[in-house]
Amino acid sequence: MAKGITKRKDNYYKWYNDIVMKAGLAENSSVRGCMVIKPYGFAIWEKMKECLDKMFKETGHENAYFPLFIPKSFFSKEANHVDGFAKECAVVTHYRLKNKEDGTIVVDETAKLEEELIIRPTSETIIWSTYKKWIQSYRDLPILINQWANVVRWEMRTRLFLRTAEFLWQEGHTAHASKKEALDETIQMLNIYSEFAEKWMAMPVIKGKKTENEKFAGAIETFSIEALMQDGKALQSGTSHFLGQNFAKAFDVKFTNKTGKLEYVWASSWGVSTRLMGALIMAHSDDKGLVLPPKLAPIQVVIIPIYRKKEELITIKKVVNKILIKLKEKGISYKFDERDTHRPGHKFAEYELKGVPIRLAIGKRDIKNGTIELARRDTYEKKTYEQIGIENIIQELLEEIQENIYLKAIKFRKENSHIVNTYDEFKKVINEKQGFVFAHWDGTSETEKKIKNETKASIRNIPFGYPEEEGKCIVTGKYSKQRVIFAKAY
RNA sequence: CGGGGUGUAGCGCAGCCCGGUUAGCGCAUCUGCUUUGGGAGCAGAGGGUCGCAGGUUCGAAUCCUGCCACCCCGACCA
Repeated sequence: MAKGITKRKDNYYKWYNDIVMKAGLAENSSVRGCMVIKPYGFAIWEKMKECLDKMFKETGHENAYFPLFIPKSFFSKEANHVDGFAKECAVVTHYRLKNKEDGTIVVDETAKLEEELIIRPTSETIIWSTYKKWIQSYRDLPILINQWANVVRWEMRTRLFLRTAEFLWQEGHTAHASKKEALDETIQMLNIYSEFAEKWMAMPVIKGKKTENEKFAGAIETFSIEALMQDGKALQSGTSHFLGQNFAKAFDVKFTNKTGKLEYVWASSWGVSTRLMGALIMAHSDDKGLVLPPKLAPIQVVIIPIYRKKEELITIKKVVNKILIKLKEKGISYKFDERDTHRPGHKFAEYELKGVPIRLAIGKRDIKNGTIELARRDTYEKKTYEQIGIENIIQELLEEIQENIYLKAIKFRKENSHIVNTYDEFKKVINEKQGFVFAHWDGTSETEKKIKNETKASIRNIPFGYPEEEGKCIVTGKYSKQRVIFAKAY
């Protein structure tokens, strides 16, 4: 474990990388743009998965699995879809290798595929080609399917968790008999993402609709949740798309409705990815390392014994075991780190780096006094408590920490949200302060593009739940129905 | 694809300009002793096709040519 990590204010980019690597979350692999997710990082992802999976199932969705490969011809069936993804597709062209005389292995050119296969960047096409077989009548609807999978998008530049060539995600693909039902589903899933982000990740997000420029390739409308990171940049953390009948038309998926007429099926798709890991890291962590919300921490409490001799450790263990039983009863996850290869100070630093919410330390003097020292990761506050009943204090504290880091993130977002009314003001804020900028926009793609070219800020979304305050576009002065959120984005 | 840079021990780097003992340093690793309430100290040890291929030279990590890989900035990115 290397000492020290770069400070946020010195180099935010390095700080992020330091945390990912030194906390043991992930590292770059020998494949360009692809990462190795290490056990501790994967444990956090598994917690996220577990929770989301439960939420999906509670709302009637089922898991299934579709192929990694997509025939090239499927791809071109939806024009916007292919336009959006063509430039970043990995393509499989052969199915065999052979040995050359010099011992090297080469592609066997005689084993060329009749039709190339695309490694899925998203699964709408393979899934809708399947749904065609499954759907005949309104009685077959709705289909509410989710899949946990990996996808590949050949990105030019990658960053651990935030943008990798291969990433893990879930993608929901639903089919409905009416437009309203599909739209309701789209919004329902957006709400689930938002609830997950806020209640589990302790990360405030703004729900809203994407502009034409920013929407999903093949969607009628895209909705997103947007979070603000500590460097003032926005991170799109989840998207839910209303696909209308676009994919049903592309794959000729029709059903007979109650009145006996043939109609195209309505669709939604929605997804979150390992990018959420990036969001989680950047939302709460500090210069000493990761800060995890208790609800997603693989280890909620770490217990560190402080001892000189083996006999002391034995005494400590007896006391600790009683506490561990109580923690287990309460469903609190813990780790008792009795390694004698590292000293206590080293362990303290290590678990701070790993973002463990609560640390207990117990040594000779605690044994004598019947006490235990408790330190919380979010505030660094240290206090000594009676051993008896410590599990209750821990349970309450875990909830308090969850709440505290959420409130801290809310406060940060509030301090970094700006309302501006002129383009000059806009440029100044975007350049000097960053953050979310609420401004009026005339609703045209031209204006959005102009602003993006000139300031690098894009419209994150047209937020829901904000007063529909009318105004004039900061660039053109034309009518605007409501303010939209601008920010520089990841 | 354009601009810049880097490849030397597991990791991070120095050495290269100006060729010349046995290629160094920090961290990590291993052994021993002492330590253990905030990243231990001392002593010792192990670990190298100097990115690859060719060339110049008595002699190349160092100079030359070609190739490869990676990184950064830009373009690109639901």
